Amino acid sequence: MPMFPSSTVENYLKTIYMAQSAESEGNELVPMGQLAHGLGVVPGTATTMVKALAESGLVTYEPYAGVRLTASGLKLAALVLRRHRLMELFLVRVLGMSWDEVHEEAERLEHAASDRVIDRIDAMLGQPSTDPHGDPIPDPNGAVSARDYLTLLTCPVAVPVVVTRVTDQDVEFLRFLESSDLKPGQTVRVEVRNATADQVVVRGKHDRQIMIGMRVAAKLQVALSDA
Amino acid sequence: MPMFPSSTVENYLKTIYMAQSAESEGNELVPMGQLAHGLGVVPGTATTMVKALAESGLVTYEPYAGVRLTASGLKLAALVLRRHRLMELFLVRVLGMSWDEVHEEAERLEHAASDRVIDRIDAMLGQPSTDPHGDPIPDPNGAVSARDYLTLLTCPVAVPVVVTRVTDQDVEFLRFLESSDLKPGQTVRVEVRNATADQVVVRGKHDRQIMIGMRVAAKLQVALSDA
DNA sequence: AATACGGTTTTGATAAATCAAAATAAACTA
DNA sequence: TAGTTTATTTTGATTTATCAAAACCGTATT
Repeated sequence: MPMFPSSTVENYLKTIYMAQSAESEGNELVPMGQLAHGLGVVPGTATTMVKALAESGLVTYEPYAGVRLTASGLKLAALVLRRHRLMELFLVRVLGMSWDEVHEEAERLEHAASDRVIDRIDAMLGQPSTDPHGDPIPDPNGAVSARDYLTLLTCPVAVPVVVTRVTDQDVEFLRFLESSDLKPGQTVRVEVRNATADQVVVRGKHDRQIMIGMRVAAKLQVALSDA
Repeated sequence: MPMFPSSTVENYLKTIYMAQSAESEGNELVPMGQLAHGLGVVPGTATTMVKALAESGLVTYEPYAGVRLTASGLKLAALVLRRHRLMELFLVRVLGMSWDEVHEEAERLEHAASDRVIDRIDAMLGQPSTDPHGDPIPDPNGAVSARDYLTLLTCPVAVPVVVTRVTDQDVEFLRFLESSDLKPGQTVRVEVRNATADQVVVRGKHDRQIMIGMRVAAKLQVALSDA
């Protein structure tokens, strides 16, 4: 309905987008419960809102099954993410903020910054392709370049890999990564992976040994090191 | 009532603040009509909102007379203005935007930027005392240094003065000033001031002669040139 | 003083976004 | 298959911010 999407609408689209692209295929239906949880609202609220979004052609809604973005919803969501991620990188690079605090900050600024501002930030940063967490930054048309898909859980063992992306924005978690030298850009090797014990042992900077659970290992995307 | 003031509340406080400080004394009551007009709402809306603000102790409200900020309302308003003006200066200095477009931009960003972000911007700009329009920037406690009070309408004739402040944010108006070389920082002299003809003749950069009406002359604050 | 007028306040409605809790559908289990 | 559990949808209220239009107050005018 509304010609200029409210920040609420932008947040719904963004959350659906991320839930969708967390799936392997990406064209899965996102269940209402998950959406509601991601937004911090009760399920009934999500149902009501999603029906309105379906009215405006931003999503397709299948009762009792879930919701999926349409082409126009997808584009809008990608542009919100573009604003969010450019803003995060800007806060880190230009204002010198720490990578664990910029997510919440960008969460509000993404709705207030116009395209004019965003484009200048984009230019100032040299059209970057990823934000401080390694998340890809969509281009001005909403297109995202396809990404790699190895994690500390799936990559080969004993081979050097570079952390490229962190798929969890929780402040505590990010601080833990920082203190464990597991930020994007860091080179590490998986030494042991033991499903039974739910543990992944990683050899990191200064030959430091870090042990993490498999749930966490899956949140750290990596690429084979060129070196 | 709400512990974290909504952007609506912030805008009411800001508008009352500016109307108040536009008065000579500054402790005048602001009439509802003026407030409503400044916010672009109907008078009834302003009345309702102001009664709520009075409930929360941010303003004192006298029915049929008007509204005035309390000490806490004053401080809050000043901090909103601080965010607004620092943001404007930042957009001009760091992102290289033009001075006529940053007002509307800051109008939205002022509600989304946290103190953390604002403080970094403040530091990066070297704790500036005025924004691109010459408006004073309140300090982190909401205190504003008292300002001069000469305008092109009241300053001595034939004496060089420096434009220090522009008290109108209208985009068209700002563009006009830009094209007439009357931006803050510019040195000019008033050559003729003729109340009957409603004209003020100014000699500006490159000996250029500019003629403006008295209404406009009053919007340009100046200081005697040190040179 | 009676009247008229401009500004202000009330009243009743509306839109957006939400919650709590009851009702319902789907999926699972025994 | 019948019953139970879980997820989803409905229903009815609530909050915030707004408008339109009727009612009202106070001051200025004759």
